[in-house]
Amino acid sequence: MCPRDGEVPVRTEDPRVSLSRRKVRRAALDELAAAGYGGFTVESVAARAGVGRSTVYRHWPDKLSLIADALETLNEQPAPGGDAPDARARVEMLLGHLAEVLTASPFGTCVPALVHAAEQDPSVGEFLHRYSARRRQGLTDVIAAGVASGEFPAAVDADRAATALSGAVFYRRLMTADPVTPAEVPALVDTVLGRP
Amino acid sequence: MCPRDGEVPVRTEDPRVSLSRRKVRRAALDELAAAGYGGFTVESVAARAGVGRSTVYRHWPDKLSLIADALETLNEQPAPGGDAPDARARVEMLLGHLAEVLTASPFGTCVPALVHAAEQDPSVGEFLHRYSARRRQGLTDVIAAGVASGEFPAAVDADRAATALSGAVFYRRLMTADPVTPAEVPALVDTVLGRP
Amino acid sequence: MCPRDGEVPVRTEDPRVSLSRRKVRRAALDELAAAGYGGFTVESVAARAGVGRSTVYRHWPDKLSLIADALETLNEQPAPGGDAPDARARVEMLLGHLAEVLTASPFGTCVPALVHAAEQDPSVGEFLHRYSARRRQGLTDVIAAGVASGEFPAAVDADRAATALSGAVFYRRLMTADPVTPAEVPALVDTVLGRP
Amino acid sequence: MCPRDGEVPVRTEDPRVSLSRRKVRRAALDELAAAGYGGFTVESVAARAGVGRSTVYRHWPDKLSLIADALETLNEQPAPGGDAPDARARVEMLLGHLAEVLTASPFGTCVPALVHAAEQDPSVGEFLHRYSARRRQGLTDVIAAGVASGEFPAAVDADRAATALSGAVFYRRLMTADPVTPAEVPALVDTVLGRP
DNA sequence: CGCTAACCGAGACGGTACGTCCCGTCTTTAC
DNA sequence: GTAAAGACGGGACGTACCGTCTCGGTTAGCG
Repeated sequence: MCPRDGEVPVRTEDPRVSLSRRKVRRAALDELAAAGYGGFTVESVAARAGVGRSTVYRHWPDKLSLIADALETLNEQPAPGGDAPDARARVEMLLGHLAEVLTASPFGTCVPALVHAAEQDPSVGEFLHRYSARRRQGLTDVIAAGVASGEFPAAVDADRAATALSGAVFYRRLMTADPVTPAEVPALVDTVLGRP
Repeated sequence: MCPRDGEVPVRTEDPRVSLSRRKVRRAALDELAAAGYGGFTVESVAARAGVGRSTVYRHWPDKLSLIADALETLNEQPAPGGDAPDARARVEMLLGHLAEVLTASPFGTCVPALVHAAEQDPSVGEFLHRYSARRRQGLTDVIAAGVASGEFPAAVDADRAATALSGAVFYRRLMTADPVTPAEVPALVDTVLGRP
Repeated sequence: MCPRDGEVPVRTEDPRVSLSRRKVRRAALDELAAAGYGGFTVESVAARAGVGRSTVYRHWPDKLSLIADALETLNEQPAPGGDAPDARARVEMLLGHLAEVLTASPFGTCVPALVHAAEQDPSVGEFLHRYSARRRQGLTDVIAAGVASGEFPAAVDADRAATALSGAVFYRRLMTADPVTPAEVPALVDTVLGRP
Repeated sequence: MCPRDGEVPVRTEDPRVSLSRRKVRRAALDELAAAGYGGFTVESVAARAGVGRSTVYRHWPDKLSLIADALETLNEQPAPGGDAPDARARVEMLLGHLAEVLTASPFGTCVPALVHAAEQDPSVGEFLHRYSARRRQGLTDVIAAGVASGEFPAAVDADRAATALSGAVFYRRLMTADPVTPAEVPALVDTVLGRP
């Protein structure tokens, strides 16, 4: 009765559902980091989340969807390091943060798995690309600002420079045995953006 | 048993064995490229090779070893582009080749799988790192030569520059939807090594 | 709402409740006949009844209870064939009716399921036994009357004869591919009660 | 060597296979008797047989096929009681044996499950019908012999009498709470075949 | 040239994870 | 305040591969 008032017939989500979803998403990330993509088991995730296996399948059609969705959670970007005095310092901050994330955070642990999963599942790919694009954009902006302010050579192409810098960090993480450490960041920046 | 036989204790390999090995290795690469790491099945490889499943297990202890071993096959390095007139051209050749390999060759198709597998299996990791190290070394050498000859700025750190350049190409392949094309290589080189 | 109504402390059942019960019972029988015991699903019953699944569980503790209860509905006994002129004719009527029920009615379709369920669930067993006892009793009475009136041989044990006759009909339904047809009933009666 | 002689190239079955099959079939019967049709689980059967679950599915496509097949094993018929002096004694032996089988043997425990399963699965039905037909045939033959020898009334229809007798035993087992005991058999025979 | 040892295919085996289905319980929401 | 809707933990289903293991049959290469 008295159905007219309306305007927000939006189905408010069952709290049990959102709780389960949260718990499972969290557990999925932990599991992915801990066991890798190959060892990732729906059963383990459910156990880790303290949830029935069927609850997982109730909310995600399959393993990959769960992974892809769980990762969306990680989409919080780093502080753009806005408070640093000059462009070079801000670039170094962003790169240092990236280097740290790639080696120490759960996300970094997942990256190899994601790179692989992206090849199989378009939605994972889309996520990964969006994620890295956003990150790179932040870097590009700071570099562009530095170019504009004369801090970096006018010849620098901000986007390509950002790609080279990010690329170096990823490359060292994925293709070599020793990832970039924060201490190396300044030298790396020198290489691409010139010595100050 | 076979006491004095002298001087060639080296068991010459049964031709059936080497034939099987070759066929399986070949099939493994094709399968990896075609089905991806996730869809890679020993059964499919054996079928593709026209070989019994047990023959595969007779020669490799497990799936990963097979993959790792098959990839060693691909270890032929590109011509170091030695015939090019100047360092910049040689750098561009090497990078162009890398870009091409990463997008068009079977090896390129496998890289995401390898990156992931490397995290789980040290031997795959070792292979991958060795592979990329060898490649990068070629690039580093050419850059160093260019610095020595005055073609590149003296300030350039050859190894870091090589990492930035290779990294950019890998990054575009693994973390974005559009990999580097050969046409973009010169601009990329400009970014890291300065405009000529 | 409408709090003052008073005067009927006898909790008359909510009409919605009895409606639901009826609909579900009916649907349960249909479903049992249609899908068999194996395919019998609470979900299907609820759907068929146009009712929520939880409503079913509100009124019956579980699947078996629902089945057992629904079957009680079928407990209307056949007309005892009282208007027939002689005992033999009445016996033939009762057996003919049994043969028909076992092959054509929903109840007959359920009997195999019930026989099995009875083994697992005592309440189903009790129902089934009560049901067949009642039916057999009718037959026994008629036979006893026939014996008393001299229509059947004095040596006939009414109860055992009723068991043999009913048994034959059930046996043909459950253990062979061709159930008893009404046309065969007279010959069957001859076999057990003697030719007239 | 000397492969030409041939004429029986019949593939002799792998001993592992026949062993597994035997073990599983046996376990399936035990399980069916113990847990009933509803509680019958492939996992339990496999465990009981000391075999992997996948081994069961390797040899039978599904649960029902396994049950149906396992039952074929039981096809050994009872001794036809040929050594008894007269027809009546032989009839009583056969019926007594049936009563015993239905209450005490694993097969008897399975009958309710089978009756139900037969409704769903034609192959189970076929088995059940064949089984009971064979048994009934033995009884029919003995009765016919008794009629021929004048031991039973000439009016007796052997087949119908066998059906009534078997039916009574089954009926008491399936539709009442007290199955026929051996002690009751003579009276039952009297009822259908006349007092001696 | 024939024997013997190795290699081969075929495929059974015990496992483990998948994704589906349904059970019976419980909670949330709407009428 | 009852009913619907449906989430939940549990557990069996049948499928797909895994890596291990026996089988006979074939083939290479030594004697």
